[in-house]
Amino acid sequence: MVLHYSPMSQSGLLKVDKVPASLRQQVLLQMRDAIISGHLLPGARLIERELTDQMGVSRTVVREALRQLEAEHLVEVIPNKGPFVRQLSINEAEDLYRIRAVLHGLAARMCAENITKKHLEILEDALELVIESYSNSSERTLKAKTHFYNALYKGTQSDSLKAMLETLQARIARWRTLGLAHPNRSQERSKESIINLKIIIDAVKRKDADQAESVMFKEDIQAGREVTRLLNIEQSDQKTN
Amino acid sequence: MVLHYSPMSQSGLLKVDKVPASLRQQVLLQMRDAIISGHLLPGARLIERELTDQMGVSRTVVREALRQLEAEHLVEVIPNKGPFVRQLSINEAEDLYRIRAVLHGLAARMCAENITKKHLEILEDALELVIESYSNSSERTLKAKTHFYNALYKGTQSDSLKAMLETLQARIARWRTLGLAHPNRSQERSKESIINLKIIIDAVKRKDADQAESVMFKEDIQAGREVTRLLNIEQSDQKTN
DNA sequence: GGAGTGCCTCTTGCATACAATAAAGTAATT
DNA sequence: AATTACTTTATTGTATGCAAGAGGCACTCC
Repeated sequence: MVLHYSPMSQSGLLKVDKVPASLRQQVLLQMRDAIISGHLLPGARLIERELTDQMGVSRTVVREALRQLEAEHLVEVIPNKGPFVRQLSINEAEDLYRIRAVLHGLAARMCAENITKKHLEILEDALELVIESYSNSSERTLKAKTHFYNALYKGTQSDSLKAMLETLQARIARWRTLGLAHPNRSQERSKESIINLKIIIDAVKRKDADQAESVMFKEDIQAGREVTRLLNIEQSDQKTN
Repeated sequence: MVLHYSPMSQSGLLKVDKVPASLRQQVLLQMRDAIISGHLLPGARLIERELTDQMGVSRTVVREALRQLEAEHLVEVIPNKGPFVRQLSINEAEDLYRIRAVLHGLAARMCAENITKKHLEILEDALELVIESYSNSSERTLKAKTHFYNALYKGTQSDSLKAMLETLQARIARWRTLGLAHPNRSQERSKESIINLKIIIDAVKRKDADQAESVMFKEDIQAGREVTRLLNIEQSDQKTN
């Protein structure tokens, strides 16, 4: 790794800016992003050579990144055939939403138990952004909600839970997009969602862990139901076409 | 990969035994096992060269396996220093036990909803083994309980949940060992545990998802508490020594 | 004797080279 | 024309080689 020495700062301290991260880390982030954002579509074959050419690194680096993504269930490697962007069935999506529901429930509970004043403020600001975003594009809503969830994870003060939820969210990212952007998305659902988030924050403030957990859980189950509903519409549309 | 063709069997079917898996897969399994079983102790430095020598494979293979283990949170890679067996603090252990509790709760619920006759039998047999094992070594108990949990995971009919719980169990494997083998382990806990498992199976049989979930959850919280208790004893012992 | 400095070695980070496999196309045979 | 065996090519699986960083050790200088 190369170090970049910056000129002496006024304080007299010689600062060094490490180049952000190792190549592997950069490649990993970039590929994960490409999958989450949908730039690489589910089912797409990932040919190592193409990836190395695009990113200008060696196969070694790409392969190691692929191994991590495999462990995160974002790519699937078929022996002697190579890696593909993982494609989730409706059943799997349902399972993952249920899993997310219980983990989010726990997260809300732990927030109520552990959150600091500072993080609570961040969480409240995040909610404001979510509410605003609903009058904007679904893309913005997705970002705002992601931001809200991340604030929630921070509030739990549990790195383990935070990490688990982050990788879980990555897995269902494509469906979250769908859920929010779908033309058939129910208006009711959006309103309900905001109300729920408000109740959750209120519960967290009052340190009512039980309510925080149960409302968060309910909210996620509803979100899951909505996505499955849309997914099924999608599927039957494809059949009739 | 090499294929080994076995001679025609009497049934007339030509069987092919694939050599178990790719080198990488084998190395991965072996290293994961070594960590879970405690053969490689937490905090131990993992020098790539040593690993390659021991297993007779190239660094490439070892490194890719290490990347997967890193993603599973079993090893921690410090940049330019290399990989270490991950060491968990008491706080992290507590968090992971809480996470396990909610996921196990969900697993029990899904079992009650989805389990097949065949899997139910396996689960019941597994419980018998657990009960027997308690009069034997703690080592056997650990194995029996692991087997029971695996049967439970199978019963959920959800590969996602199964996979998540398996990697989670791997992370807390060392503490599970401690919890069962510790000289101060409470006798009460063991009895209570068996009773709980019995209730859970009964609830699953009756398709009482609510009870299955809540008892499984309670059981895990208790197990977590016991481990934290023992962990704290351990720690204060070390201080006084 | 102690602090600092440069060197040396061990180890990782990254790249390249070679072997093995799979899939597709091609020619030969019936 | 269909089927089989062979050849070719694209891609993954594995090994090795080279460069760069980290830490220890001895040496120097005070």
